[in-house]
Amino acid sequence: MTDVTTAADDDAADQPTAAPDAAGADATASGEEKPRRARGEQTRQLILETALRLFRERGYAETTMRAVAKEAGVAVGNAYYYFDSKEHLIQGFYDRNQQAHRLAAQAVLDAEKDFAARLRGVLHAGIDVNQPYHSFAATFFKTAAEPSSPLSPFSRESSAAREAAIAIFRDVVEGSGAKLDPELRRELPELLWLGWMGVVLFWVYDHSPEQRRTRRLIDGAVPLIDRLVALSRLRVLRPALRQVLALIDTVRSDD
Amino acid sequence: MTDVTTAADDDAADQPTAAPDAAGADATASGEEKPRRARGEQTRQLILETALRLFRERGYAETTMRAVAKEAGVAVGNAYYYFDSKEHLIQGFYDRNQQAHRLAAQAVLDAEKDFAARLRGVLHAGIDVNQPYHSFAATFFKTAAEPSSPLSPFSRESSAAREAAIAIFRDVVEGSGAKLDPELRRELPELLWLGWMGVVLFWVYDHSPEQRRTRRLIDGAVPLIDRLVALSRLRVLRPALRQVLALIDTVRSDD
DNA sequence: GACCGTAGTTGAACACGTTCAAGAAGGTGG
DNA sequence: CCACCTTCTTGAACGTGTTCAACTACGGTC
Repeated sequence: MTDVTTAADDDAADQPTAAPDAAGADATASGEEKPRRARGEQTRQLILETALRLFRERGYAETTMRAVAKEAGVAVGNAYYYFDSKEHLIQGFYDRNQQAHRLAAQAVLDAEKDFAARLRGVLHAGIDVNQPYHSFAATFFKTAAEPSSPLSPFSRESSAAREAAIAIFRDVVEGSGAKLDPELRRELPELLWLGWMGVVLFWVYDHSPEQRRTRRLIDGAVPLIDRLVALSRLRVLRPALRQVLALIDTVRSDD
Repeated sequence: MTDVTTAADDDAADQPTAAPDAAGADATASGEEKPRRARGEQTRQLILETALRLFRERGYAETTMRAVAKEAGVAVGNAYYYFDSKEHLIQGFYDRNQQAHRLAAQAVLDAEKDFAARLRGVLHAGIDVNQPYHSFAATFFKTAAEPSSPLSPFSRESSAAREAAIAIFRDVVEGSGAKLDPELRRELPELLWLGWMGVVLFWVYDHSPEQRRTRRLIDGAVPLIDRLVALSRLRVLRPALRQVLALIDTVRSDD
C-alpha cells in the first residue's frame, strides 16, 4: 500500500532517511523486530525489487543505476554498498526463475511417470517460466556467458543453483520407470541438465514467434533422447556407451 | 604532428594503395558508382591494426578507444567514423583467425585421408590457432554471445565467415573415404561445425593448463563421432537417424 | 581560378558504471 | 551524558564508450 517507490522521476529526492524512527512501518513483511541487522536488509530488498521492476519495464541496458537509485529513493553509492555491480542485481532474477522452474517442474513430476513425458514436461515448464523475460534474458545472457562472471552457470558462485537444477533432472530420471545402465543412470541427470543449458542457449537465439522453434526442438529431441536411452541397453551400443562415459570422466577430471 | 605515431611506426603505417589516384588501383568490384576514394582506407587499416595490437598487448577491456586513437595518431571520433563501436573492431580479429584456421586445416586435409584423423586434425588446428588469444578470447566471447551482436556466429553479418567454416568441415567429410548415409552426408558438415562451436565454448571455459581438457575432449569425442557415423548405417539405428534428421529440418524451418 | 559538395577529421560534451572519502545513525560501554 | 565503533548512506568525481556539430581537405565543375 504505502508504495512510495512508484513515485516517479521527480520527488524521490527529498527523502533523506528512510523511516528514522521505525514507527512500525518497517514490520511490513516479517512479524517481529529482527536483530538490529534488519535495517540494511530492508534497503537491500528495496533496491533489488526496484531494479528488477525497472529491468522488466525498460530492459536491462536501458535501466541505469542512477535510475534504480532514484526510484528506490537512495543514493547511487548505496546500491553499490549492497551489490558489487549492476550485473550482480541479475542474480536475484536468476534465483527467482530457478525457483519458479522447480515449482512448475514439481507439478509435472507429480502427475507423470513416463520418462519421456517427465522430461518433456520439465523442459516446457522451464521455457514457460522464462518466456515473459525472453527479450530481457537475451541481454542478461550476454553477461552470464562471460566465463569469469559469477553469473555463469558453471561458476562456483552458481554451484548451489546448478545443483538444484540438476536435482530436478535427477528426479526426472529416478521417478520414472525407465530401465537403464546403472552407470548411465548416475550420469544422466547432469547430462540432461547440460542438454537443458543447450535448450536455453537455443531459446535465447530463437526469434520465432513465441519461440516456437524451441518448443519444436524440445518435442523433437525428447523422443530421441528417450529412444537413445532405451537403446543404451543394446549390446552393439555398449562399447559406445562406455566410451561416452569414459570421455565424460576424462574431461571432468582435473583442472 | 611532430613525432607522430609514437609507437605505431613500424609496419602498419605505410602499406598498400599508397597511390590514391594512379592507375585506378582501387578496383572495388562495384565500380562506377563509387568515386575512387582510397584515402580513408589507409586510416581505417591503421586504426584496425593499432586496435588489434593493443588488444593483444593489454587485453580487450583494458584497451580504451582513447588509447587506440592516440596510439594511431587520430582523434577518437575518427575511429567511430570507420567502426560503429569498439566491438566492431573485433571483427578483424575474428576474420583473421578464421583464415588462419582455414590454412592450418588445409595442411591437415592434404595429408590425411581417414575421416577421424581429418576431423581430429582440423579441430586441433582450430585450437592451435586460437591458443595465443585464450584469455583475450574469453572477454571477446562475451560480446559475441549476445544474440543481437553482429559478432554472433549465428548472425547474418557472420554468415560469410560461418559458411567458410562449414566449408572446412564439408571438406573433412567429402575428402575422406567414409561411407555414410547420403542424407547424413549432406547434413554432417553443419553438424560438425556446430560441434566445433561446442568445442570452442568448452575451450573458452577451460582453465586447465594450456587447455588440456579441451584437447582431451577432442581426442575423446572424435573416435566417438567416428563410431557413431559408422553405426549410422546399422539397421537398428536407421529410424533414430531419420528422427535426428527430421528434427534438424523441423527446427530449421521457418522463423 | 572560384566554387561547391562530400569524404574525412576533430575534440568537446554526454550519459553511463563505478569508486571513494566523508559523514550520519544507532547501538554499546563507560 | 559522552565517547566510540560498526553499519549504513551520501554525492561528487573518475574514466569509460559514444555522439555530434563544426571544421578541413580535396576532387570535380563551370
